[in-house]
Amino acid sequence: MSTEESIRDIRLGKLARMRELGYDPYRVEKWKLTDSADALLEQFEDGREVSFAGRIVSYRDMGKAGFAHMSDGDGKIQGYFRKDELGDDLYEVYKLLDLGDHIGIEGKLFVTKTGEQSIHVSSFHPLSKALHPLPLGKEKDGHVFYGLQDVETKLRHRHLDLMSSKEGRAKLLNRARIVSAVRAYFDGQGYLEVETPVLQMEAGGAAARPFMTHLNAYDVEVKLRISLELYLKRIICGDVPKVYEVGRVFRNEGVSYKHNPDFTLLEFYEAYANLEDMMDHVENCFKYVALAVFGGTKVDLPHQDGYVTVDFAEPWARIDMLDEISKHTGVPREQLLDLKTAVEALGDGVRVNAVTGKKVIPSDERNLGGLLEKLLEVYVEPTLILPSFIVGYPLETSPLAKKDPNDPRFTRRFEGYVLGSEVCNSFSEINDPIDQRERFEFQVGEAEAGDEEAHPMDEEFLYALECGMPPTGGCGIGLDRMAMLLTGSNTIRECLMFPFMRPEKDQKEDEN
RNA sequence: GGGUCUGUAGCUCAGCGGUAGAGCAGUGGCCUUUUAAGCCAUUGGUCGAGGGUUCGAAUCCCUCCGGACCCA
Repeated sequence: MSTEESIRDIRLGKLARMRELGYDPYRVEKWKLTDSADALLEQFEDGREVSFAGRIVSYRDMGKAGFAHMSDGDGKIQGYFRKDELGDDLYEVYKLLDLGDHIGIEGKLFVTKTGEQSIHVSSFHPLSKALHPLPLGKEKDGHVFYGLQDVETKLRHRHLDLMSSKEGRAKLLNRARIVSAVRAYFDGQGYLEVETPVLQMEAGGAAARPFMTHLNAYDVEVKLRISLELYLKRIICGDVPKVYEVGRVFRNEGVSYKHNPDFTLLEFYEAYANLEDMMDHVENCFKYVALAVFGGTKVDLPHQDGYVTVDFAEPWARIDMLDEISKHTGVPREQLLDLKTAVEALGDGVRVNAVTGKKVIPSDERNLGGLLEKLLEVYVEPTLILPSFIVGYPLETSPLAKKDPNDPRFTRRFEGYVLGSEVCNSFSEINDPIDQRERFEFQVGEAEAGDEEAHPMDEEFLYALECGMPPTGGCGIGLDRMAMLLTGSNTIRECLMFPFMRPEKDQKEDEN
């Protein structure tokens, strides 16, 4: 028998004894909470009668008296238990408590001899029994000893991380608050939150490989959505002028420090608005979220070995894509306007960004758009530390964006960057159904040429456009990325309660 | 896919060729204002898996299986 199993047996024995004494933890449904632990300490009033409940995170037994700290998750408060006041039975129950149990207590606020504001417990009841030892570290002056270190354990058993790590907990809760603040921003702007299908016959709106599944009722193959875009624009076509959706999307691609197979996307669309209006929304939304979640527009973000202070009250830089590529590669703007001249100017073989080590092989690219996006990634993105909009994406890689009337090889599209990472993608939406059909046809050609991420044809969407869509601005923000950025996280996993994990070995064997 | 680490008790880690260790947690005892409580005693391990080298392997070598970080 393993140690943990024997501990479980011992604790089951303690549970049985609690029941014999008339204190079954699981029989209680409710406990009055006068206030949170932090609030009780902040508004401390000696002698005040209070009721509180929480998980035992420290426990000291001294024979006929004892101290224990109860945590409500965010804060903790100490209780003082005396045998002569609780009586023999209830004090025996106190002796049967373990670190990790939940209890509810009643008593009076008081200050101990050593000056800690505590609760002098007059009565208590166990509310749950922890049958497993929990990784509750000891703590002294804010320094935690013996916490949970193993990253895999934190991810696979997130409840242990949430209860034991202040930092991990703060990131995950702030992520939830960020999403909530995003909704509040758009609600406040008169947008309507809508929901669109996750199961789709064609997964469009982005360049990605979808997950496939099967719908039994109609015996058809269906796909999980990779974006929210096309359905939201069909709602715009129905004359609902401001809509947004916060939705889970699924991309069957690599898993990395910034990619999870399913993630949370915000998309918002506004009729009679263009991409400059979308820029305003992005700036205002980040500012609103920073204020709501962090209490100020200035946020310190970890960058390289130090921190960069970003003030989201400041407007974002607006930078022309082609100019910026020209600046960082030394290739004149005119030569970047054509695939042939661009490849000639860049030369044969591999081009390496000396600063970052990132590489591009210009002659591998099939079209100008692909080359320009690659050059952007290798040479420009790492330099976009302060919030910036890159404007003017090439036609081939932007199948849903309006052509730039001044140069139809480019589109009215921008992406936003902070700390070198993309945070949003936006454009003035195509509302010309003929143009849109041509773009889809080009994409179908790309798919036939072997591009697995090319956009599929979508007749129902085209029908909606043919019925008339007003000029519309649209934008997507990856909320996991946004949360990573604002919480200073190095990996997307820190911002997801339950990131996708490789199945554990015995789990795989069970399935076979 | 490439590189650098890494897997030892429930947790945090040490041991790096010679009888498997510590602290915490657990268990038993003492203690009615402790707080990383203290004191005494004590339980607990296929050292990730398999193979090899060796008189002898947690330790060295190989192959797997996990994990972390950096790079594509």
